[in-house]
Amino acid sequence: MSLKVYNSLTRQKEEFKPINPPYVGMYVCGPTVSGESHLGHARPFITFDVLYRYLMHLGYKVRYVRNITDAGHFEEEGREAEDKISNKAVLEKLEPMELVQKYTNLYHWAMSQFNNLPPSIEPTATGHIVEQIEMIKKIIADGYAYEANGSVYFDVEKYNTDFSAKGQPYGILSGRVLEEQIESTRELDNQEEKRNKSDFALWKKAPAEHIMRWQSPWGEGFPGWHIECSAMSTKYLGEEFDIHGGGMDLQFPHHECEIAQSTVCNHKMPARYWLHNNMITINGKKMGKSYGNQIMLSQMFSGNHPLLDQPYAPSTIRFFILQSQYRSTLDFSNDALQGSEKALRRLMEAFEWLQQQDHIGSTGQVDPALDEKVKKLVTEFDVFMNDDLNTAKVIANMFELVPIINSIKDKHIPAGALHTDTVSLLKKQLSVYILNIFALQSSKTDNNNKLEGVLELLINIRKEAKSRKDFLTSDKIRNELSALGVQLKDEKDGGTNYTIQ
RNA sequence: AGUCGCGUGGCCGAGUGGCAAGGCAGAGGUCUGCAAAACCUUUAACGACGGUUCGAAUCCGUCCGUGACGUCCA
Repeated sequence: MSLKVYNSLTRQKEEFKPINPPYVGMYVCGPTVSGESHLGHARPFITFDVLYRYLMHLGYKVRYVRNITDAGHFEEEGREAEDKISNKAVLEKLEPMELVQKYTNLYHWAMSQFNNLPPSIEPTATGHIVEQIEMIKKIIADGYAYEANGSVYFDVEKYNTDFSAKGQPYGILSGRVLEEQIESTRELDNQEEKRNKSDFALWKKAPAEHIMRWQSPWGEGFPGWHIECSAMSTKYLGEEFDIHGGGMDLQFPHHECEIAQSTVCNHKMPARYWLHNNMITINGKKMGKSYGNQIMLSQMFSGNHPLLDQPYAPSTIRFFILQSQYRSTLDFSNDALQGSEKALRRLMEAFEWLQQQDHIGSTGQVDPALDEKVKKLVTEFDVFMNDDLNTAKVIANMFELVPIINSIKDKHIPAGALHTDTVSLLKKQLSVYILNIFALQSSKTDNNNKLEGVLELLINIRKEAKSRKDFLTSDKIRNELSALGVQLKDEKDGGTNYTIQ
């Protein structure tokens, strides 16, 4: 039994075989830190976190590289070479690096809220300008890029002609045919710098007002959109590595261009397996800046957004995402999130109860049918994960186990109905999957605002008791809260404050 | 216009030829001082029309609807 993943490159599920077992190199396109991440961004990071964890569970030694794009991509190639980051920085009157730091911190915070493991290496684009310049020089030397007016462009047509002969045309990943694209690429200003419309920038000359700029053989400028990922993946994972991941919207042009750049430099297809997660939609539409339908992660967590009925805990969102297969679109709705919230709570309560039990299971009065059923459900976890990470089916099986666990708890099923070995297996598999692979947390750990409500409730009860001169009750509340480490303080204005020690 | 994809019960979603997972919501019941939770039972779906097949949600065709890419995008 082995892991199979859907490879976008071959458009089929393939058995996963690392180039150098037990080592696995995985590169995932990270965020552009010119703004806060929204719900849609959460999906690849959670999906590939689960893949990372699962690969380690299978015994692989994984180097997981996920970049931070902190050098600006220009808004629109050829139009007005604007650096996205520096542009906004001017608006906010911040240093570009201050802005980058702010959103990087916010991103890291959200990732930890989701219980995502940090990647092994998290390189920044600005930290790898030298590598990018070296790569561009190499591409020029090989004749697949040309300089024009201080900018450098990749010669897509030449690449396509030469590499089609080698079975690797431009468009191999996305299934596009270059000739058709040339027809459909729209008119842009300043196109005359390029030999062909489909050429993309490797290096862009920086206009005078551009803040982020670096010295290069072609003058002062900044790197193009695609080159950073090629430079950093090559540097840290080698010329050929195992897995390249990202959202489906990056398949073209970003990943296509990465393939072209890296192939010219290293004479190899950079990655064996290209994995793409599908989009999170909202009313059926992709969540994105241009649609104006984004919900930022901090808004998800706080509930502070017109589309949100309530706050949603990070663990709820993580669970919601894992309830679907990563290659399907996933539609956001309050009803769906609320369903996930309740479901997760039910799952975690059953799981946590089970882990505390030491005396269930027997070797005698086992119910063979039930015992077999539990073993089957639990063993299938691995089968489903190996089938292109079908987390949805694993979770479905978990929910077939929940009523069994709860029935044992409520004594509708005798504690000895399962063999002790089955109970151990059940505990172990649930623990491995829930805690280690899916990394779910019970939402009470991140529901402090609800506990605040509980405290307010106690404070009010105490206030009412005091007004009745029922000091027995009021003191009981105060003393017992105090013993728990919550100090109530009566203010002069009649209100009550508290501190948690 | 093109390329790729999708259309499953009230909502979210599994499912690539063999009686349609799971969650949430709904209904009835058990338990409970009352509630909540839990448990049991249960209602309900494959966009349309053709075709291939003993058999199709699943394969093919046409149509309708819808999305992604194409332009910054997870």
